[in-house]
Amino acid sequence: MPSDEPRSYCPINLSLEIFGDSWTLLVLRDLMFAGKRHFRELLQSDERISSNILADRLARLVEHGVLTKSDDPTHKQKAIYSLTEKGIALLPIVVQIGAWGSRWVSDAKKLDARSRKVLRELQEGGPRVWAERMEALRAEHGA
Amino acid sequence: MPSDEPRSYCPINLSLEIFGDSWTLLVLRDLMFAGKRHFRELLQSDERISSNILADRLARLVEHGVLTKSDDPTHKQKAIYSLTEKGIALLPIVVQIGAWGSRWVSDAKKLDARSRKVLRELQEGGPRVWAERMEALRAEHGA
DNA sequence: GCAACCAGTTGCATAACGCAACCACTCAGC
DNA sequence: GCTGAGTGGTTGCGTTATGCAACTGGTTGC
Repeated sequence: MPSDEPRSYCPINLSLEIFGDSWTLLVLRDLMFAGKRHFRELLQSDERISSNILADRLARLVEHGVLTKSDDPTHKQKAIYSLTEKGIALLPIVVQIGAWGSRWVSDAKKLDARSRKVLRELQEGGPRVWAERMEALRAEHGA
Repeated sequence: MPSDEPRSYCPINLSLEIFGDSWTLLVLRDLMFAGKRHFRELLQSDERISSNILADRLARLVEHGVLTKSDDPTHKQKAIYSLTEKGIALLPIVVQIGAWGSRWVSDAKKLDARSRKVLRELQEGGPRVWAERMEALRAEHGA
């Protein structure tokens, strides 16, 4: 069942009903740019997401086909979260949100040097570099 | 005072602390693409935002410098909300979110014909058309 | 004067969030 | 085997945000 009725059929609204909250895109950021794949890794973000919220968001993303969940062959207890093509397609949005924040929010000046470097490369490289990152994700996440 | 401490200085997080909820970007969408400028107009969206939430989001956006609020010279009771340059800079994000939704969320097929047309023009036109829309907003909103 | 319109505000029930503790299970080392 | 660290979560509970409806005080057009 495709969950319940959306508030409207505006594609912007439909998108926001999937990732329109303050945590979902941070989880995706970590999957896209921090190489995280496991629950415990995702729990370690700077923003200190709590485990119940993380569990909820991961389940929701799996339900919407943005992620898949599979077993780690090396450890029966481990789960691996992978981006689908639908999830990888969100990368440009995540990048642009980062670009806007770094350009327009003054606190972004306090970002540490290492993250700043990653950011600068993504912005200066433009869409070509995004596409490279997306291609790499397809390989890593077995899309 | 610049409000309280952010969860982190990641620019993505800083952005989401401003518009990372399911209503804010819908309000901006209506300012950008539906020509709405007054409280009552913004209240009329398909998603049926309630007036207390709308008031809260508008105040928050003004506080963050994304919008300005001014008096309508023709009507002492009317307030006009205008996008700042910082707000206009969010247009590419709004457009990309719409593009993702229309491409990846199946319900988006149910969109009405008129909205579909606006969407198609924005997508086929690419960044050049976005820039035109942004330029038009600068004129209309007196940035 | 009066109805319609304006931008919100208020009160209250429900849902979501945030925190901390806890759980069952697995794996590596001894 | 036993133990201790690591795995992906779950549970309880207090606080905050949301959603709904009614309401307010002022303005405008007729």
